[in-house]
Amino acid sequence: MKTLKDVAQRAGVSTGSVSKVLNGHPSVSEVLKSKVDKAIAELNYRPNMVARSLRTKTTNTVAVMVPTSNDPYFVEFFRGVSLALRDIQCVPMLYSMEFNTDIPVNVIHEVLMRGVDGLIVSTYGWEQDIIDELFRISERLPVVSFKRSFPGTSVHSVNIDDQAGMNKAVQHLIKNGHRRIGFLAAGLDLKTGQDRLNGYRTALEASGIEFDDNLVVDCESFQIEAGYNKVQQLLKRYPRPTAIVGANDALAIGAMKYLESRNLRIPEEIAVMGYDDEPLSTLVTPKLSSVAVPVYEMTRRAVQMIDKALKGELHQAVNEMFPTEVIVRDSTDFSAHAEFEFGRFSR
Amino acid sequence: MKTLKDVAQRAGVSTGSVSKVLNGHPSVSEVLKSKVDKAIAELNYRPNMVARSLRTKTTNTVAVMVPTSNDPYFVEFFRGVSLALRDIQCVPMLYSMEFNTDIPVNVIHEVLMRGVDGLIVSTYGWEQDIIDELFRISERLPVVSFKRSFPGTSVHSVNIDDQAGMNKAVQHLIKNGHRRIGFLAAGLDLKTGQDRLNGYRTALEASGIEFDDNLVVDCESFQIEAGYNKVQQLLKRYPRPTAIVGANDALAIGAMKYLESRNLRIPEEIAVMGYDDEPLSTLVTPKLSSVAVPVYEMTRRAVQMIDKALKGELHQAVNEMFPTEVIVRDSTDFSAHAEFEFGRFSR
DNA sequence: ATGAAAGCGCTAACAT
DNA sequence: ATGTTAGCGCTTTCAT
Repeated sequence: MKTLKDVAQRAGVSTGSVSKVLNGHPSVSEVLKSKVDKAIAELNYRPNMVARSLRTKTTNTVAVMVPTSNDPYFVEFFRGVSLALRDIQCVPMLYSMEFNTDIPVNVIHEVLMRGVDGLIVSTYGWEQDIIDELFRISERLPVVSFKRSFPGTSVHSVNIDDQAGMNKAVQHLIKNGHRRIGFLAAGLDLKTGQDRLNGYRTALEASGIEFDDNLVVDCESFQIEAGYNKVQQLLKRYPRPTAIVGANDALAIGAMKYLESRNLRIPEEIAVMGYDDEPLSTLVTPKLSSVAVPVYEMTRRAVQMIDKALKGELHQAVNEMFPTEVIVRDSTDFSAHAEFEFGRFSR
Repeated sequence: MKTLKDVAQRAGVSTGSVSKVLNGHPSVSEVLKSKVDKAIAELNYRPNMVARSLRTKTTNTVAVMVPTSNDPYFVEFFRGVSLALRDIQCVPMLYSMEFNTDIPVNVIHEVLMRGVDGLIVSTYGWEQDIIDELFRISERLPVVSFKRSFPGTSVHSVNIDDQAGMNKAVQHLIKNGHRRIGFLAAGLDLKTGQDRLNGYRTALEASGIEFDDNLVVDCESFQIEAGYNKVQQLLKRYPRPTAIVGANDALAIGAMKYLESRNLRIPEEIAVMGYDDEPLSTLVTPKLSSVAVPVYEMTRRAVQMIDKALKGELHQAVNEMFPTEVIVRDSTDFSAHAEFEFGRFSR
């Protein structure tokens, strides 16, 4: 591999000059630049980023930590992050925890050792001690938290208003005439889980419908299987609910699959609503109504925050909220779409 | 940030000794080790990987290049790669092309500049000039190609036998009594696309069914929408096919969605079969029969190849084939499953 | 078994 | 405008 020194020799100039040309330093003459460019081309020289990083203490890498990559949700996440990072000449280092609880704290240290410039992280499922570690690290490099904010700390965030989002979802059902609405809750130990439940509750109360404990069941997980199992409790209530809302799409889909197995028609006998609008919501039958979260835009903004922080343009933690949108499909409104809607899968 | 020099000073030893302790060098006395360990703990020292990389010329990073991350297929891919790389103390640098054709060649150079130790790549959709670049780079570091092999080059590969896989899929349909079987082809400019078509053809011929050009339509893309549109041509054939096979799941699902819109019952009036067994195949109604590809195992093997190559244990390119498995579900066999099958989504 | 010292490839003062 | 030089933090001969 050719080095900068080789280039300098071939061009008959000093290494410092080559470096200046490489970095577009203002005071380089045209003639010097052309000599160096020529030598670079002839030698097919490429700078060694590791050596540069050692000097400049910046690596042009950003660590991206997710609890798992086995979630369709992160498909969009990776796409946005990859693209946005490329625009600022950075590359993502992927740290996928796969719910392996001993990993995060090691990773946090590794991130420091590797000298990444920033960190974008989804702390879903993290324990407090790891969060504390995150606060510590955020003093040393920009950290953006995804879908969870830590007010009063130096951790930035891109977030959505889950309570408002779920409120809108339930409003939609109420507008369609439902008054007995079951709720498949999850993540109640988390703000996001609580917010969704609160959104459900406030929507009911705003319409003068009394909140009924019996219509809420804690699924304890966000997985399809939990929705499938727990919806069975809701069906035993009397009068039976005419609509079911899931704290996320997977729970709603699990519920749908159970209703289907019982030959209950959706939405005629019972309507189902999801939350998050994952791509697969258009692929189940009937297509699932849901609440869309602008994941792609959020990732781009997260990268932008890192970039600004690195440029010293951020003097305090910023927490940005993104809007949600209710997407009405067949599972709550039989006449919603006559035509097949192509999902957001690329293939 | 503390450095190795700080540790040496505090422990009252030389930097070389600290380095030896850090790297588990054989000739270190117990007393030296304990002195150094103590200093490390007291200073909360962490080695600087960048500096180490500059010296050792190894970065403990592996570049992972995919054509797009917006594909449910890569969910499993990332999971396997992440986990396996972690086992060998490496971290993936994610290069997601997002079908941006000018990116790959730049990325190939960047990979070199960043000094990554290896490269795992899905060359789906790549032009020959970029492939050539890949061959060149494979002389300098281990490269493993995913689902595409390059015999006679130094590029390793993990691959599946698409022809055999598709052959088995069509055999399954024939065994169920089908003789007029439509094929939604795609990627015919690629070996993988050709192989799948050939598998279809050879299965027919082995059962004495004449291959009929009219029952094959080139979808020109692997996307749901193409399946939805192109299946319409197959339905116009006379006699109408009693089964449809997609070159991948998305095409099959697109076809299903069209059949559904025409109120054709699956599988009674027409059976549908996919290929790749993506997670969503269990979530559509009816559940889609498909051919499973061991993506997870393949990624782990890919990482293992990188590891072995790095250790100098691979003296020539290895190309490993993985087996496929026909997964029978409702879309080809009404009695396949009574119970709901939980998919492979984590939530 | 431990230490001294060179150097990986680059950048950034500082000097000219 | 260009060259000289020190040094980023670490590993690795080579001495001792």
